[in-house]
Amino acid sequence: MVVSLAEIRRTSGEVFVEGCPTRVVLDHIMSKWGVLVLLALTDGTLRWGELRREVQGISEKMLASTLRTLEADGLVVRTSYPEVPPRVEYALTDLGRELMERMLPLVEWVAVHAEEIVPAGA
Amino acid sequence: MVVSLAEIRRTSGEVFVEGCPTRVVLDHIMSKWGVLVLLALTDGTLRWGELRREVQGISEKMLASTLRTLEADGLVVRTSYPEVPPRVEYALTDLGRELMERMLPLVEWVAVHAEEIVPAGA
DNA sequence: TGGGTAGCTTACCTGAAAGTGGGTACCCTC
DNA sequence: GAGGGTACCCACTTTCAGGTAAGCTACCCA
Repeated sequence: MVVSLAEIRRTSGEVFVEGCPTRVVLDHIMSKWGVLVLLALTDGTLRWGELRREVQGISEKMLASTLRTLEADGLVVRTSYPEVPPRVEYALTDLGRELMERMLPLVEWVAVHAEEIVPAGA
Repeated sequence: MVVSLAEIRRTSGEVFVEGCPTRVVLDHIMSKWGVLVLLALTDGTLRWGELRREVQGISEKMLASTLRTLEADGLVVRTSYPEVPPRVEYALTDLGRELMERMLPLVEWVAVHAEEIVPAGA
């Protein structure tokens, strides 16, 4: 599939206009923690504690707010089991999985080329 | 090409470790203005003024610093012609074009689904 | 009685990102 | 000689993403 910028413009109007939905969604999923949380969930369903450990360096506050944003966007589902101790599971929705199908090749490319891109040491 | 998270882990070590090159590069290219500048340059070579107009809402300061970051990463080339008035052109490098090949499908998908993702009004 | 666990929320605060407004240099046109 | 265009840079200010730390629920264990 060859995608051109012109095509994007045609389908979605203006990507370059401030405050358009495309920019908002991009801000959510391309945010520092958004990518990493989505990435972690690509593996499969994870619990709160597992996510914390998986996404190294994220604070509880940021994990909570990132998850809430992605849930509101319909990319992630939260399932809570009223047990003791409480158990809550997070997983990608169909939409989220569709998204990650497009995101993974990008992340993989970045992972492969990261060392040659980042000036040594920085 | 099916890419799994496990594969990414294998090729690049830990995406989830703080301060690793992959996270740094992701921060550059997935930043608010980084994506939009790269996107604008996908069309072809652009001059400073054209970029400003294309990427609606970017300030001169942010445009300058975004371009400097992307140039340092080897994703964008700056060519200046010592004319009067000065003329400077920005374009993607081969690396940048490779990157955008992976980024465009993602952005296109987001553009198509943005309206259904963002809760009406937000 | 007290500690432990899981999954959060709230309040507070800081530091980096981003916006604002000015300045520079050079030449051209009016 | 006033004003405008191009491509910036710098200092100042504001905003907000993000970090820190505490508290809370509700049960179990000892």
